[in-house]
Amino acid sequence: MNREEYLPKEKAVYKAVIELFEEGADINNLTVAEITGRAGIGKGTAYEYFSGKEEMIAKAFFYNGEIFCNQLYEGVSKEKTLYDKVNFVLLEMENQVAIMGCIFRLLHMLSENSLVSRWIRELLKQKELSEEVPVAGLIRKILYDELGDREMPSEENMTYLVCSIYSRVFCYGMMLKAEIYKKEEQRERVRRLTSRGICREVEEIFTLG
Amino acid sequence: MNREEYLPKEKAVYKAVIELFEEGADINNLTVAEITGRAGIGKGTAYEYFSGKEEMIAKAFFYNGEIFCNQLYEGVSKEKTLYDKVNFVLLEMENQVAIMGCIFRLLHMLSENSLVSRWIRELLKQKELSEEVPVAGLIRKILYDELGDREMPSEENMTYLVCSIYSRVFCYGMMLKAEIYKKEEQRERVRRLTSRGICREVEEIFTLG
Amino acid sequence: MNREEYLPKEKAVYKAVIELFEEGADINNLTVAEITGRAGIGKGTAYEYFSGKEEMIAKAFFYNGEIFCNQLYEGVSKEKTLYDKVNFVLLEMENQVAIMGCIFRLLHMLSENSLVSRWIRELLKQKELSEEVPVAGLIRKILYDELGDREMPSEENMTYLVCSIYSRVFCYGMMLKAEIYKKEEQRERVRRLTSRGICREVEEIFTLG
Amino acid sequence: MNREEYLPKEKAVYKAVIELFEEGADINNLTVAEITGRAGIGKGTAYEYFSGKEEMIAKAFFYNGEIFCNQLYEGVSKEKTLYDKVNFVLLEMENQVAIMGCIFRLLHMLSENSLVSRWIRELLKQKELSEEVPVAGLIRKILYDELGDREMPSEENMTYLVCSIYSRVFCYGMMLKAEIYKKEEQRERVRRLTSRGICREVEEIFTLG
DNA sequence: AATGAATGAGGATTCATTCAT
DNA sequence: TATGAATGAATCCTCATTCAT
Repeated sequence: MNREEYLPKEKAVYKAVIELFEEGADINNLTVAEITGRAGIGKGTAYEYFSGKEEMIAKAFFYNGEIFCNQLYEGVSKEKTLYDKVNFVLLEMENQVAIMGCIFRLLHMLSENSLVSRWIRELLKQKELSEEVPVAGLIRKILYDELGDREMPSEENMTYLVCSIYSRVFCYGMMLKAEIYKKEEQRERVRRLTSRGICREVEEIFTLG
Repeated sequence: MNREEYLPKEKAVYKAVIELFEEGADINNLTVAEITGRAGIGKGTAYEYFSGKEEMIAKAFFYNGEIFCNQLYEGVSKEKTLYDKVNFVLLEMENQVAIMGCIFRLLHMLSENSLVSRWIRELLKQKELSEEVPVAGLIRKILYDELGDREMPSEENMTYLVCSIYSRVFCYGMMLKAEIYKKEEQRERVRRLTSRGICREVEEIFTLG
Repeated sequence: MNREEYLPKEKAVYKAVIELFEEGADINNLTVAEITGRAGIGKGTAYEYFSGKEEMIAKAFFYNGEIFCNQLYEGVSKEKTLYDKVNFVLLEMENQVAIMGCIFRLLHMLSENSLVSRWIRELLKQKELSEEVPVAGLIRKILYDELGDREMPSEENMTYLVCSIYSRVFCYGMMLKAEIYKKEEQRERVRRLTSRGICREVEEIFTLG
Repeated sequence: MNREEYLPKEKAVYKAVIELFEEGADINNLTVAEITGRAGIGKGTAYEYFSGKEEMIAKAFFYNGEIFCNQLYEGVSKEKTLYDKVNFVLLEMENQVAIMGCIFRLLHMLSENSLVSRWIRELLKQKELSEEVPVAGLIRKILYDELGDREMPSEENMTYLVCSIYSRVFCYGMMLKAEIYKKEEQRERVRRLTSRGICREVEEIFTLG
């Protein structure tokens, strides 16, 4: 999926939603007037592209997440070792704090009961990723790359591995967000611990089969 | 904090909010009429106890979380080893799926920009728990118990440890919610992996100091 | 059904709708703001009594029609002969041109496809008058009174009779509305022709059985 | 007035409006998009031919009514006696239930206060038929034919006659629409009664002068 | 001439909050 | 203290109309 495929007004709506969110707006109280006003289009125009406010918000977060993950994977691909790959992801999270906020919000929305949530789950289904939250897909891809010629572990173990890595990465993101580690050297240390822990677990499971 | 301190109508409101949430209501679209209707009190009465809808919802989730954590800690205290303690927590998460949903929602709300979120953060501040999300406090208590006479690790390492454990527990909860493991034997396996992983990391950090 | 049974705000809405209609408003473009503004109540208040705009309008016309027919029947009851009764009805139509406009509109609405129409048909069903337009019920009552001890004609003939009388009365109303006969002596002549024609047909059918 | 005089896109709009109405659409909630979509022309194109939605709808019903009346008159002309002529009209009403619905709707619209109504009244004025509703003109023509060499009754009596016949025909149409008589033999009986009643009244008035 | 994307005024409806009882 | 009827601000969405192509 490529940003160039979107129609300009569609893109404008996505951009508007994400911008407003990043500026601290409460998603659940975002109004269509705010979104279209920011997007620079007429209120009615938005309804030519979306069935309602919820679809606008859901798609904005969904595609924003998709693009971020794709970019992240591109960057990850340039790294050689698993350790460096994980480290790259953690560093990127730090560099793109704003976009991380969107990703976290997207993940939260997945477990809500709102109309926006229903739209997001619908979008995941359409992309045949029904069981994969955005970031999980990225992790799975990295694992496949790492596996190389070795024998594939059982599906059960793979899923556990994905979840485990996911939780560690997620945890690092939470700490960043909470600004617990104010100094770069502290963060560097935690990144090292996290990356090493992940590598070790991957090797374990891969060896285990 | 003790449930007996609440006034009956206050309690009724909390119960109503949690019930409605557990029945699948969308929190952001909960109405005062629904809440008071379920609580069996008049709409005006609620405003004698709360300044507005947001306070009702925020306090409902906050105190619900507090009670759950206290109960969990009581149960945990009966277990001897760290492994069993962690296992107990994971099992409880499974046994109390409904209440876990409330806890997760509470955590999500912490990072939102809604009025409800602001109320929750306000409540945390009042309890002097400003930096601790609900479950994190529980983990820290378990770690202190486990530490015993050994030397306390650096605050930095403790924080990392709490976050790491938190993320693993959170991950297990997510997998439960997503119903990825349908068979008890699969869940049992993941619980074992999770508990063992946590124990190992605790020992590492405790040894490291 | 008695006007006293209505709640005051309900009555205010009915009055407002009918007034606005009599002042020449287009029913299909009546706004809730106009209705409640005229009724002297808040917009939200109307929704405490009605499910929507359509229910307000439909009920306003329905009950207005019911009341008019009841009043008309009371007046009719004081007359002795069928001729005088019919004449009384025709005279009343002339005296109450405004209310007749409402009745005609009500009849027209019965054959529309709007939400208002559906409400009116629903109301008729509830009153167990599903096959009887408001005025038809009045005609049937007059016929039963006139029948006295004589044998009841076949249901088929009764229905024809009701429709036939209905169409004659309706026609007189149309002429009044179109102001074809400007002089009272012309109208008096047509009333006489109409009443006589009706009486003759009733006797025919009653004799026929 | 001849169908050939209409431009193709104009005709397409009329056809679309009538079709939509016959399919049960609510005229007051017909949208331009629906009309032009059905007509197979662009939304903007309709505005090259009409000043607005109301003109489209009004003209559609008006010309549809005109064509129907002309066709009906042609058919009536082939009948010899008044009885047969009236019977023919009633039968045609039954055979063309759909188109009758349009005629009835046209009549109802005449007494409304909507913009569509104003357009219809405007059209009647332009055709110098200001005092004649569509079907009334047909009745008057039939009466003139029937009169032959006999002396013309007073204008007052003629108007009464037209209205009276009109009301009986209208009444038959209403009964058809309400589907009160489900069996053809019942309808046949009512047609006979109606035709006979009309003939008798015409003779009376014609004799009266 | 024909189009339909874009618009925004307009209107129905909801719901948090108040306040007289 | 407890209530819930009344309110109207707030907001979503529709759709007639325009106008650049």
